[in-house]
Amino acid sequence: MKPDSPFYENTLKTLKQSELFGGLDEAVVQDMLLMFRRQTWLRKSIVMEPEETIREFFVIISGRVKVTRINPDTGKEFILFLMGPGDGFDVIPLLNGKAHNVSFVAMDDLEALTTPFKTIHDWIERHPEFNRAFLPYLGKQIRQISNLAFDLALHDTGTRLIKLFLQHTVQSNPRPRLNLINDLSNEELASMIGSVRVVVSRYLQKLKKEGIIIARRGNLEIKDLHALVEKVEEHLALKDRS
Amino acid sequence: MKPDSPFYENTLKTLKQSELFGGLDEAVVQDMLLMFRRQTWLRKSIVMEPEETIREFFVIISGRVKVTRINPDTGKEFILFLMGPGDGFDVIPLLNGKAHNVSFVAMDDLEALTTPFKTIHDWIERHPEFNRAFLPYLGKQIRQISNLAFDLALHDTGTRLIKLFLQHTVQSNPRPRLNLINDLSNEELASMIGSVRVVVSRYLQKLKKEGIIIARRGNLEIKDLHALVEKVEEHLALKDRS
DNA sequence: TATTTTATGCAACCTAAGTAGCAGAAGAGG
DNA sequence: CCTCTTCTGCTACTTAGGTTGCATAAAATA
Repeated sequence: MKPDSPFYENTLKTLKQSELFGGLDEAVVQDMLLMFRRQTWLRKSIVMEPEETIREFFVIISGRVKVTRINPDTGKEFILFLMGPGDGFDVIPLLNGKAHNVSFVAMDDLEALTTPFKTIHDWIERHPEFNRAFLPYLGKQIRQISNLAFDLALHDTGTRLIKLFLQHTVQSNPRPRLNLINDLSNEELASMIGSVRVVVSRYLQKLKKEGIIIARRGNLEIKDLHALVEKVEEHLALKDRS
Repeated sequence: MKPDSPFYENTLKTLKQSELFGGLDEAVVQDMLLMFRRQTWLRKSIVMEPEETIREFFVIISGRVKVTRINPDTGKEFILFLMGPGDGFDVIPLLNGKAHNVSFVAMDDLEALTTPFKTIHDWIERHPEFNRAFLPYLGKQIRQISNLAFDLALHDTGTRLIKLFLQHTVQSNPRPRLNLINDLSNEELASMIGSVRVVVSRYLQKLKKEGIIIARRGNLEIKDLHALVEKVEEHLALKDRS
């Protein structure tokens, strides 16, 4: 992407705010930007299939992407995680060159930068300051995925749902905001916690009746954050039959 | 560890066969070895608690280590993965400096090398050839953990048990060998797949009756690998009631 | 505005997987 | 050798979570 592109300013701004590039000198980011190509996708379109994961690296500028795998028998989908502006993917094939059995799907109209793996590899080798941002970013991802595995193995569905909310909660006024997941359908929430629509719906009803959340079609809000936290901490976790 | 140590030869040999150090020049490995200290633990003892994960890096020379987290309410344990000779830990705090909420427990009498994080960080910065082994090693771990999460979310317990066997199967004569997990108790197998003893026991009985495995106390063998693979692939996965 | 598509709420039902409890077998340790 | 501890097998029972199906509500599209 060249500096005379109409998207240049906005793209640069996003990169400077990102975890992966935010710590670098602006000149360095500008250098990198020259190597990237801007591309767009429509909402719900597939950005990348498993076989393609070893070719190019993507950095999201606007929109969200879900990383999913589907059980071919049951058709059940599981979302490994959601990514937003500033996130880069797919990091796993970048590390060891083998394809990753996941699909990347745009959840909104999407704008991203792409570049061949080789570019990133060169950067990792030649720019230790990039490595200093890249490794912690990796660490965050592994941590997130392993927490997901633990949750699936150790907690019931109700608890996992609440934890999902808490993970995406950011402080704001007058009430906390649900980052990235505030407009998801019950179906999609379910596939983020390894469950199904009906069950998520049941738990949401309960939380609504208790006045802890507000949920309308495509809009989820947390009304009583404190109560949510308590539910997880005391591990009553919707088990109370009061 | 100095070259005159009685353990030097054996340690060096293990490192040279490991994924993390195997690709390096012997001289480089010898350099690294100087920075490490040998330490031993008894079977079942705790190698590291969460708070300690940010201090030192470990490399296993002999014995196995399990990486676990326990649900404090139910007491249920989940084993994220098992590590053997040549494996290094904990890689996550190494990447972003924050403690990792897992415990490391020796499953056999254990022999390992330890060194402060700083040593490894220096190596990553100064020796690109080490990075070239380290990044793929990381990739393998993320991949493994994310597969674990997918399995938990998308497959039933029977399928997960079979997949666990298949993952640890190595070809050998006269029959395949179960690497790392051949002597685990039902209880431990259960905590590797996010289930409980009784359920694992049920499935094992079934597999035994079908003549697919041989299981005695503390000894698990695969008799009919082909049948196992079929069970997963056809997704009958113990669902057949024949 | 009318029509179609998609999301939600709810009820009735089913079942895999978990709890609890106990007896016997297999090892470990004295 | 005997004793104690740890595993395994099995039974009876409970339940969280899943399936199916349908009516209604809310958006999207024409």
